[in-house]
Amino acid sequence: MNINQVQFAKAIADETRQEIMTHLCCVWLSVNDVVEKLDGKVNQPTVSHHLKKLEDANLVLIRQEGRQRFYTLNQAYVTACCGTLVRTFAPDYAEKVVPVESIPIVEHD
Amino acid sequence: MNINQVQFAKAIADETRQEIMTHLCCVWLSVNDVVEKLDGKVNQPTVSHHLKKLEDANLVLIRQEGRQRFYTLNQAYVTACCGTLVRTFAPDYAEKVVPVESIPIVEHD
DNA sequence: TTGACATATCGACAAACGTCGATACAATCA
DNA sequence: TGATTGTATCGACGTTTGTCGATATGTCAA
Repeated sequence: MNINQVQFAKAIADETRQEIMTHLCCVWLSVNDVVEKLDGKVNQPTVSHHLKKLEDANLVLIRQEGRQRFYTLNQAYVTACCGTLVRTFAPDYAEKVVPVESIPIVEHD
Repeated sequence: MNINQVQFAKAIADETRQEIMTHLCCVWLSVNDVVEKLDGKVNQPTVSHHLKKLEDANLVLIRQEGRQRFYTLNQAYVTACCGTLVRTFAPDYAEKVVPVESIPIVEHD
């Protein structure tokens, strides 16, 4: 999966969209579920619009079920983008923030 | 330093601004230095405008010297923001990406 | 003090964006 | 088939944003 840092930034550069992302974190919700969670802040076409933007940016996973579409946050991609951002714009810190898997297991005798 | 995820995202959600950030990474540049680096893409008032946005978002460090202002990227803040993003939108991965300092040193006998 | 230089600010403009109501489309059910 | 439900799309609108040229502000040198 190719990472586009500008597209990622634009996708999360909106308060409503970040609110939607929060609700989609770790759970699968239908479009109407999201609309309800936002509790009247915006209405359904706007939510669909935002979900499309998140989809275009690869920030959500989608599961169609009957006439409903379920969305959830693509946490792996969020992590990858943030990693790229740190490596690009904070190289002095990139080495100090490492994935756990890369920590070598020291063998003793 | 308080982190505003939406402001951070908006600040980096522009191609020209990311280009400026790349040039300001690890070095101090004056405004005109940045203008030259961008090689005619935009001109000085636009660069000043972008630098102000980056300043408002706490993304640059500034040093005044005579009639020149020198800017450099605030790498620590970039790192902090990306960390917050991962913890907020990728909690399943947050535990797998840790600062090196927090890795316990195992003592052997 | 005058002139040259570095940067910020202002006003204008076009393009991009968020939001809405209305409506189209697709899947289910009676 | 026709009605209902869930979601996407369309067209319009106001707001925000990126860009520019012109100009103001501030600093240094002669």
